[in-house]
Amino acid sequence: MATPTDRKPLSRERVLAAAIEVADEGGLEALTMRGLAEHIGVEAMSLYYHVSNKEAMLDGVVDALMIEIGEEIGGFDVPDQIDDWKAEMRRRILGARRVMMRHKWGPTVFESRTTMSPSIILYMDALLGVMVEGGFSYDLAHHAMHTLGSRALGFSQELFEPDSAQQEAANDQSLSEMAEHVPYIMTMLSEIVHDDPDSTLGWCDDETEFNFALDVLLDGLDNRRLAEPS
Amino acid sequence: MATPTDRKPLSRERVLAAAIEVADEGGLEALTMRGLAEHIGVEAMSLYYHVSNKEAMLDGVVDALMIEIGEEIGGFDVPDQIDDWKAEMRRRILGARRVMMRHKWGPTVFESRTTMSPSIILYMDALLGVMVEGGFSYDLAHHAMHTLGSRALGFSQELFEPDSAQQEAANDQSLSEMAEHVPYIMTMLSEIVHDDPDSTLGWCDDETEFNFALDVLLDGLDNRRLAEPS
DNA sequence: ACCTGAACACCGTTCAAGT
DNA sequence: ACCTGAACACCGTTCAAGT
Repeated sequence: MATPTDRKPLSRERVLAAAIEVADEGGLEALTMRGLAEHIGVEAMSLYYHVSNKEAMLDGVVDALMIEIGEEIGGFDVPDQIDDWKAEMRRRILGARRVMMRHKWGPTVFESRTTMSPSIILYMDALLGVMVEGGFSYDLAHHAMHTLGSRALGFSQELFEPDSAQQEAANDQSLSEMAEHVPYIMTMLSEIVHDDPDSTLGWCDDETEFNFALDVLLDGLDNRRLAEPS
Repeated sequence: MATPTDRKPLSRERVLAAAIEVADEGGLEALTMRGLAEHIGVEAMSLYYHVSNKEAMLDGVVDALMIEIGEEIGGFDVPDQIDDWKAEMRRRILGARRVMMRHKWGPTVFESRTTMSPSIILYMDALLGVMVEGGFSYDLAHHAMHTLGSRALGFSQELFEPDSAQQEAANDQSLSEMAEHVPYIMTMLSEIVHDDPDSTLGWCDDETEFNFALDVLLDGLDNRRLAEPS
């Protein structure tokens, strides 16, 4: 039903932008080649002219997100001299995190890539630079990158949604029988309810936890830096 | 071709054990309902009698791995009093890690679960217990669990295989043009090659990096504990 | 109670063909 | 150069049917 006019030619960029739209609207499982084509208003096989296969498409999506991160933090360039490396690091990581929050499916896509994307390498190189210019040896900065892991890109991939944990704990009458098996969790929950009766829902605040963990990491790495023989 | 004798009846346990075998041998993408059935020597639809669907099957696999972790570390029970919580924590986490190393696909399965498995809750409760008996407040121990994240289960989910990074760096003649764009990585690599010319392959030792990161985390958390008002 | 066969609704992808 | 239609080899799953 597309009139000739709204039928601007497809392009790799248009395909990738549409892919992000589809994932934003319907989650990652909605992002199929067929569904993506339908969203654009084109036949599924047309996509293969602009993108060699689904894996390549996802690689392109990762690149697009990295560009968005670049815009968010005003470029990756590393200043010549850095006196507060932790602040600079935090600024970049929290910027990346805001992009991930806009695209909740982002972390899963990032973790699904097996080949290392050039755009991620650029980002990582800059983080490495921040540490080196901030007083790290290359060796320690290297360890630090591994320590940060995916948190360098602003996400932590929780092992389970706190929400479903909520439900589990809330709905069951098995709550009492659960107490026998997980006494520490039960005590923890009751303490939290006691301290703040309102926050039964979302008592694990993602933002708080991410920041806490990030600070533990950055402080820990700074201690290692200070202990280095220079 | 199965004779009546080797046709012991299927059971949930047999299905899950076979699933682990299939994944061990062929990776996670080999673990399809149809492939699993074939491995057992049964029709695909027979599986649905013992397991309600693929998701439930994967949940069962997670439970099986958690049991294996329990055996590896001699049970989850928390001793009454703990004077070195870091050592106890490290012991459990490195035990979990050994299981993950035996089943390389394990981390991916764990991260794919959205509903929280009871067997994981038991494990987490015990880790929480180690910290509480080791001198943490419940509040801080809670933050600590989030900080550890998936590392509590012995894996860190690297953003890319160092191996493929190797290849990338090694094969290309673009190595020189790469130097312009990722100067810090290039310098880092050259330093490492200079210090230890042998270790071009596998210069990121997973074991070393995991231990380094774990110690940064445990030390950082211990500092928070010592700073707590008791 | 336990297993099967045929069928359905989905995938990603190839390949020859259209304009 | 760009897009399409039909077809293939896979998925997970339902449902009625066999023993």
